[in-house]
Amino acid sequence: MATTIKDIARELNISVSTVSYALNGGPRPVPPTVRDRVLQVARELNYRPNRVARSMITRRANAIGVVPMGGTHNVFLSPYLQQALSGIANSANDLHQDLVIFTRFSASDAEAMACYLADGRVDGAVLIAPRLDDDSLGKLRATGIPCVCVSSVHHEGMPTFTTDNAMGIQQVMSYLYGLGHRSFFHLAGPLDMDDARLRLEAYQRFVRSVGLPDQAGDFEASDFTMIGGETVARDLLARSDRPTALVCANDEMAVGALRAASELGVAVPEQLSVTGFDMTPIGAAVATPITTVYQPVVEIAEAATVALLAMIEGGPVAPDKVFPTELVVRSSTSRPQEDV
Amino acid sequence: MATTIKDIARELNISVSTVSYALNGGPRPVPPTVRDRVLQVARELNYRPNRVARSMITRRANAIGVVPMGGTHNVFLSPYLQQALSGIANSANDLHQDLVIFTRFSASDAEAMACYLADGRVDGAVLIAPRLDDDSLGKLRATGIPCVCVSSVHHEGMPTFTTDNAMGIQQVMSYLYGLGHRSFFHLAGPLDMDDARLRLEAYQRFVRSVGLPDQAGDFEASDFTMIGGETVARDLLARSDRPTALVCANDEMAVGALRAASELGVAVPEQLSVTGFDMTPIGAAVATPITTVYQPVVEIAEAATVALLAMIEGGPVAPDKVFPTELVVRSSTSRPQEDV
DNA sequence: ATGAAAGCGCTAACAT
DNA sequence: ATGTTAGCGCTTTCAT
Repeated sequence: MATTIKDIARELNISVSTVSYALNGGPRPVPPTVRDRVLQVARELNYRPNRVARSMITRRANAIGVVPMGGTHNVFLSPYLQQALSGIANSANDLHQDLVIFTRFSASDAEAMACYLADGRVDGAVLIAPRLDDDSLGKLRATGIPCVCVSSVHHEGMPTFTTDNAMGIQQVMSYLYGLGHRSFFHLAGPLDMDDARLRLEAYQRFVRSVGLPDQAGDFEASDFTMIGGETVARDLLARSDRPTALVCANDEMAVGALRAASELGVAVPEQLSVTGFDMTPIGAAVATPITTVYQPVVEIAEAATVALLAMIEGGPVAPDKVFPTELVVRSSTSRPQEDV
Repeated sequence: MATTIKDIARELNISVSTVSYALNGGPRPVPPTVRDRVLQVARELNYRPNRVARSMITRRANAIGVVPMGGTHNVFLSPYLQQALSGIANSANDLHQDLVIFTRFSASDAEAMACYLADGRVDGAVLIAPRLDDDSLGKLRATGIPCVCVSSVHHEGMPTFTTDNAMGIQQVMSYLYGLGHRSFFHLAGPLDMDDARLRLEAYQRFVRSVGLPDQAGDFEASDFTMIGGETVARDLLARSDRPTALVCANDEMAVGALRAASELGVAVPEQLSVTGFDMTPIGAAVATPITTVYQPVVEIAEAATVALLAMIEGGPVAPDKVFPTELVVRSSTSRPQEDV
């Protein structure tokens, strides 16, 4: 049985309240002599405070929950989640909060979330890319547990920290357009994912805005993987009306496209400009480093966590915040060239 | 104020124990009619059990702690940790345990660990690559909190789940030797890291075992990064007595070496065979996919977590387990060729 | 300056 | 079959 403050009190023939105040350094003053003796006995008996008991009274766990998106298998292998977690951990550290990661349900199951988040072990939660309808959102908010979202779409009534997908695509397209490209193809991600959808929409908006002929078949959705990108690109590059610029919705697919181009003898960037999105390490490691878009996911998650703690401490609901993207120009893009 | 079982009891004019048993489905039998009414009122009042209160009595948190290695900044960006966490999460899911990630101290600070792990919020912990002397280990064990290690070195008195670094290098070296290579260079990692040290030692052991002349300067330590690998490789490849096989302690450095080779016009694998370690995505994505060594980190972490739970549930201290590595042959290796 | 005692919400031993 | 009650270890109010 572990040592408790009762043991210390008995040992010194003083009351538990005195021990408690001595151990916590207040709020009630304790004479230095008494305090020192308490501290010493605590060490001798190897006393370790039971934070569970404490949090029952204080109603603070000094821990924040993290609810990842998607399934429950191998969640930590997602690069996006890694960055988000890293940011959350950075801020949690600074704020002296521990992290409880809920991997037993996804950020789309409001009922499960409500149960777990309200069970007293966390004071609030960061929801990563949740997909909740208004009803579920309401249910969650009804628990009174402060929550913030790290997500590419806004969730009504919850402070949302998001990156600007549309801006990223806009930057890529403007850059390519400025280089002289007039013939584009968009290799999109799975359209049931918000990021993928928002990037496609921004692509289409740009194409329309510069008055390019509205052509069907100037995009195709794939699955955000290298293999997926390679497959689509192989078909595309064999076409006679091959585009001069291939705008991919993430770096993995761009790497796949690069591989397809290499197999088919299409020179990048001379005969084909290729762009990615997300600035993952893989896009920088390949033979032709990929022009891509940087999203400050770590910073977003850090900011979300700081905002969460302010809410936990009684502050008002934080405002949404949208973070700008940055175009990262590397070697996979150039002006279009008629003959090479 | 949140609903408690007391509220439900009052509402139905029954005792709290009946409510408790009804809610938990036992162990005391509760007539179905009563149980249904309890459940219904619970739902109406939006009752959510307080697990903090429960765990005070049951002395079980149904959560396991994870203590990452190294510093406290951007820990989640380590690929090794990602895989380890993924495995831990997989098993924790299956075993209905939540995860508490302690990022506020590293797995090398025994005193901090003892305090946090013994504070009642977790039932046990998985320590990732801890570096503890016997004294610290003893202190940790004295808390009585079950712990297991995911580590490349054994920690006395704690079940350790480890991969076989030496075996991996042995596999790489045997393969290269079998191809006909007799001139090797080892690009090592930081030698204060266990993995790096063990890989270097295995390399040296192999070189000696096949009776190759014991030459100084047949290895150099770098920092596990692409840049580090590139830098060392550039110097090395300019030497007149250039080796035919470059054995890198991880994939990142191998990718850097590939880049240096490309810059210097050294053909891989024709003029130089290059190998990596860890089988990270980047090693597969490059123009010349790298021959490497696979370590089943996810599986190791899964097994460690399963063993931890058995210990938590009163089982004996689990035995150590060493997992075999696998050689993954790709395009960066071939027989040495005199002239190309 | 310090002790006694009341709970936090729950489970479980003890009564009836 | 069900109610009463004693804690779990701690903080904090109330009393002295």
